[in-house]
Formats: sequence, C-alpha cells, structure tokens
Amino acid sequence: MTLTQEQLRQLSVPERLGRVARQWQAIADKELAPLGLTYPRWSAMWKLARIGDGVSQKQLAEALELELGSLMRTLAQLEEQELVTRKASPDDGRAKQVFLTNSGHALVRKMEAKILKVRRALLANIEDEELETVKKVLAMISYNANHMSEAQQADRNNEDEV
Amino acid sequence: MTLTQEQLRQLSVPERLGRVARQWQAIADKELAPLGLTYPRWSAMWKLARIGDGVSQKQLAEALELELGSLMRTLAQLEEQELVTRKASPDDGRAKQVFLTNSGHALVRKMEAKILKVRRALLANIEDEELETVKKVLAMISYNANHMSEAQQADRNNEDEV
DNA sequence: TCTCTTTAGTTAGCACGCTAAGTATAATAA
DNA sequence: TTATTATACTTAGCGTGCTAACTAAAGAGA
Repeated sequence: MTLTQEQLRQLSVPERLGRVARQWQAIADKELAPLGLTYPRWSAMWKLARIGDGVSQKQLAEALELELGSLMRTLAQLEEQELVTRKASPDDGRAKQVFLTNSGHALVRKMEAKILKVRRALLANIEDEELETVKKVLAMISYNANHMSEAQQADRNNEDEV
Repeated sequence: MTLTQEQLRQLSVPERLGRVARQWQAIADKELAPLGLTYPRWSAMWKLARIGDGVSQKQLAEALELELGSLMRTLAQLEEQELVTRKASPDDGRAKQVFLTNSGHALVRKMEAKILKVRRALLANIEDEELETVKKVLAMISYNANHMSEAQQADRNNEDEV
C-alpha cells in the first residue's frame, strides 16, 4: 500500500501542535547543546532572567505554566550545573528563592543570540499578522481548555455526589 | 515579589505550542480514559482507521509523524489491550502489517463523538479563517524545521570533515 | 553470485511533564 | 491560643517521544 503525500501530512490540530513543539524544541536543543543546556533548562533560565532573580520556585513554575513538580527536577539539574542557586526565603519559611549564579547570568547572555537565530529561521516566510493570529488563537484554546478542565472537574465531583 | 498577569502569560512561541498541546491532550485523555485509552493510543488507532488497515508500522509512524521507536511501545500496549494485531507482511519479510481488531473497530466508533466534542469545545470562539491561518503557519514552521534540521546535520558533517 | 548498503523492526535507556502522597510552614477560624 | 485549612516544597512513579545500538530482510552493484 502506498500513502499519498496528502495522507502523510494530515495531522489533527493537537497532533500538529505537539509535533511542531517537539520540532522547535529539538532544534533549539541542538543549538544549545554546546552550552550544556537542554530546552527546558534554558527555558527556565531565560524566564528567570526576564522576570527577575529571587522569585520563588512556585512563581517561576507559574510563569512557565508548568507544574511545580515538573520544575523541581530541572532546577535541581541547573543547580547541579551551578547555573542557579536556591535559598530559603527570609519572608516565608516554606518558600525558596531562585537566583541565577554568575555563570548562569553569563550563559543567559550567550543563549540569546542562539535563541533568536532559531526563532528567525523557524518563523521565516511568516507574516507578522499571521503570527499574531496564531498567538491569539493559541491563547483562546488555552483559555477554553482552562474552562473545560474546570467543567471536567465539576463533572467528576457530581459523579461522586450521586 | 508580585508578578503581574502580563508577566504570567507571556510564553514564547515554542513554550506556548507545547503548553497548548499538553492541555489539549490532557483534556482528551480525561474524556477517553473511561474507554481505557490514553492520547497517543487513540491517536494511533484513529489514524489507523483513517489510512486503512494493513499498513506497516513504519507507514503508520510516518502518518503520525512519530519515530518508529516511539510507536512500538504504543502498538504493543494496544495489542496487549487486544485493540490491534500485527501480522508479518506477505510481501516483505521485514515488515509487519497493523490491523484493528473487532473491538478496535468498535472502540474507534465510540471515540469519534468524544474527540469531536473536545475539538468543538477547545476551538470555541475561533473563526474558521483564523484556524486556517494557524494550520498554514504551523505547516510552515514544520517545513522550516525540516530544512533547518538538514542544515544542522550538514554543519555537523562539516565539523567532522574539518 | 556475492558483497555492500539500505530499510523495517526491536530493545534499552534518557529527559521531560504529569499526578499523587507526604512534610513543613503560614494563614485563618473557633 | 488552638485547631483547621491552605500553601510551598519535595519525592516517587507513570507515560511519552527521542536517540542509539542491534537484527534480519531486501535491494543494488561489482
């Protein structure tokens, strides 16, 4: 049996979203591997640099839209690489603040060019206006998903009550 | 430190793509869990039903844009659940053909309504035209990524030669 | 034909995001 | 103040996609 090009390229929206995300992250991985980084690690560092040193792990997880449990491993690895440090918060005995180390800051500066290079290459031949539409639609799907999650949660609670 | 809503919602394009893909698949997971399925499993069955029984594992992997190695585990699980079977190809001693079982076919019919329900809910308030733009842009990024992967590969070969 | 290369499948191990369960601290209510 | 609840963190285990290394069969070339 032979599949047509048509059949090979027809992914559903969620399949295509996942696929493109994996492709992008794989390419970024290869660009950043010489710096000793993987996608989730530089992503966390990049975000940390942008929102500012000293936020809690929880705040960083929210900014990355990740579960705290998912971020923990990544931060432990970055700490192992001496790119970030975690210190107990003086204000809240439960919280730990995350800081970039000096080498962490230095690495962020090196990352920037490579991140932008990948971005430029992958967004080639796409109009600004089209990209804006994509961002808007993705935000809308996220919004719908958050509401649907709550509805699913409510469904499950109702089942319990009945 | 307090983060503004603005800061919390600013993900880069690849971060947002991954996030939306995870959200969509998580919601689909919850809808389909009662049928005993996870997202990659129903996705494989759904694709198999669409491109037709009897394709090789390799062909199914290409249609799903997954590596063969990634698909193997999923197919083993589906075979364990007696939803698909794999038979040696009569034409090619290396290949195995994948078939839906009777219960597999039955399950595909049950899946359809749930998949469409999730799709409708998540694409609510999005214009057809906007969705078309998204599909087009994602296809363009995939295309750019494929070309960039080749370029990265060439880079690496050059390094070897030098 | 015989050899070399390519291809389909297989297995093993890594990285990542998730949820669940548990601990310690903070905030709130009685 | 004391008891309850909520929050921040931590750890462990699951499911997934990937690459790497390997086997066996098919195809191509000398």
